[in-house]
Amino acid sequence: MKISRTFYEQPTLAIARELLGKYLVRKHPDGKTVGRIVETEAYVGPKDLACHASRGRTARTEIMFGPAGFTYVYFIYGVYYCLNIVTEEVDHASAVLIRALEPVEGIELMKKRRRIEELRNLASGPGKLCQAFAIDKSLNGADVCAGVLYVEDRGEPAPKILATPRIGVDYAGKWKDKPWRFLIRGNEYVSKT
DNA sequence: CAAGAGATCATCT
DNA sequence: GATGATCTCTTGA
Repeated sequence: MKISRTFYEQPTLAIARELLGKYLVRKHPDGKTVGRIVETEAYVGPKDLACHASRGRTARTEIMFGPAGFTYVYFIYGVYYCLNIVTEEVDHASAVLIRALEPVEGIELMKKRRRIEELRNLASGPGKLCQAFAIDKSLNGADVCAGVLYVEDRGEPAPKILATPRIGVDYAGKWKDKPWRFLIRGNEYVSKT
């Protein structure tokens, strides 16, 4: 069943953990794609220097200051998109970055979009999964409780979780070492180990 | 297999 | 004018 807004209003760290083992669903004219979420990162509020919202309320970060359950999609390095889901109450400006998926449905479509065959390389990273799921800026600010992109709970038991520091945030001072990256232990579709 | 560089642009200073 | 919540390709052992 589709996850509702109240789920996204919980504390960000809890959501980042609980999203593991859930399923990201993307409906598109070319077909449906589904991936099991195997890796996430938490960006916790305006004080977290790794969080884009820590540099204040701007046109780009505005969406994070709004209500939970909406997407924050941004363009990075002039090449890739990254998908986040906004969490917690208005003005707390937090989000969970979806970092890796295990391909489940629409695998041929993902291969075509990624121009690659290897399953392990289809969605094992934030930029890769956006390419495989055709996620770009047109989906920024979309409602994940009512739309073409949402998360499904298929009733699987909570997986074993491994927590590590976040990736690519060396600039974040004392915040860079927080163990706020979560992965399913032993899963082969995560971005790194 | 590991390390390094380049891609390429929206966003903020 | 600098830089980034990344990825792929090339080089060399």
